[in-house]
Amino acid sequence: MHDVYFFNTMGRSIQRFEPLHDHTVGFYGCGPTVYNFAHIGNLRTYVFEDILVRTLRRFGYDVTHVMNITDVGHLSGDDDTGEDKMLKSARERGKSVLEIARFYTDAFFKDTERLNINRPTIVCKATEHIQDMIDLIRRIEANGYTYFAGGNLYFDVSKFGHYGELAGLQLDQLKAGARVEVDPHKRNPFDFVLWFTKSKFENQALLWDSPWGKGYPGWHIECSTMSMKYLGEQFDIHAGGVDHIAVHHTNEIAQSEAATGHKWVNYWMHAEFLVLDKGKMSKSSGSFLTLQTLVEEGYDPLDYRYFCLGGHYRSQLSFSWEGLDQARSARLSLVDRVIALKERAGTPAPLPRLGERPMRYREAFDEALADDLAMPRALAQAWTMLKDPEMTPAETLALVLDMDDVLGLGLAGAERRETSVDAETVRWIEEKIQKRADAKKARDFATADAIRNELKTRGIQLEDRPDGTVWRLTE
RNA sequence: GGCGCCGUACCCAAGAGGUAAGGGAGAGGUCUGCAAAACCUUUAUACAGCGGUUCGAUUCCGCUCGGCGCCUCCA
Repeated sequence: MHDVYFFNTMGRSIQRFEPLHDHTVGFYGCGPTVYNFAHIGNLRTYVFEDILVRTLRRFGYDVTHVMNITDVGHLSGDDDTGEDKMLKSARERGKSVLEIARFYTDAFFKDTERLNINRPTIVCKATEHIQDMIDLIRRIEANGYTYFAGGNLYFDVSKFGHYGELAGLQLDQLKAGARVEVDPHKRNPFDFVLWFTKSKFENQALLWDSPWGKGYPGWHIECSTMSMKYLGEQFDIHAGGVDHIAVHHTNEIAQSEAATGHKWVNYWMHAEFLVLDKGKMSKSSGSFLTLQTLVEEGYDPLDYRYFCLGGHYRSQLSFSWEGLDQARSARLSLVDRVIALKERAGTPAPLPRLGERPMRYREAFDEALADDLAMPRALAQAWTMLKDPEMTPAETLALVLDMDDVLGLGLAGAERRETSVDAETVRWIEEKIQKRADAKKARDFATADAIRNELKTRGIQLEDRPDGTVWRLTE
């Protein structure tokens, strides 16, 4: 078991991680609202959470990772009066809410899979936990934190002593309503809805009976409900994007602790945004890139994963195609090295038998991870290790594969892409190589170079090595 | 109006009160008929600007300029 330090948003400081129970970790990561594709900014956060889980597991913790799928309750508007995002998307696309949810949930996991993001231990849908939410709301209500107004059940933030602690909010200094019209039914602008009853959605799906009338849950309650259901009323880590600090997570804390009467989450971790030149990536500004777009532009999804690894999760990372190109070059070079190591070393050296020098690299790599997931430093360690001439190929291979347990770049499965070329093409290429060899032997370099160029235009690069000519795909 | 972050070489990006990781790109070299690949070497007297604290700051403090995020659905 390795000591780990994380930056806890609660308290805004690096803190030593101490799990509630020994070797187990309960981790809840806010999942997607499945009304549209995830964009690469969203995906950055999931890469971060994946690194977090992989790191904890590497250090010996048994992690239960829970992720929600928001398929109801998340409103599209700037205030609590907007339409549910799922309903809106379904209406606009002429599909049922169920179809929309299934489609985008599948798309989401297809993306995360392509990024080598491990599946959470438990994936739970909001719509399958409505009764649990109602039960939790009733506890909050029984404890006196709610009021009913205008058809909605509200959480009364003034009853919750340290509301806004996570975000450092001071209620009296916030200019609530400066940019958004405040719901007139609210006693306090920061009150939020636990349960909606909206007659205008009477004939639509996503309505459930409740003690407060037919309606649907507020967005925040699902995370409180499902996290506690699967991880217990107090658990270790809750993560998400920085945008969730001030509202979503702040409200989650208020309602959760109002229900149970005790502390809910010990460590809060938030991933910074992926930003473009003009600011953050968002669906409304039109600068909305999906992983699929990157693939269509010729990138491997793992190029994007590598790109994410290049920046610390608590710093904004600026996306650019040039940056992605650089990530691709670096990743391909890494893969080439691993392939070469496999060819030279055969099987990796057994980890326990590695000597002092390799183990120092491993320790440095782990130190970086343990220091609030310093991936750029961990990556730098990996590169330095890869270039160390004092190490044997078997040692280097063993270590790089070991590190890849966290990096998640699929290095164990790395192999020459040439193996995917069909036999007929291989035969054709080999004939060309033979003809070129003959030309070279006759010192007819013009012909030799012509053949090499012909192959090059077809994406096949020839390399003359001491023991003969080999070919490889360039794209 | 409030809260917070950032500004490091051509690009991305770490970092530490004592003299700047790593990657990409570039340059030179070895090898080669020439290439490619690989390997070797190389690329910030200095970390936006100006002050202050200090024996010493790029790293701490203040101000200025510039960029960004949150306070409103949002990873």
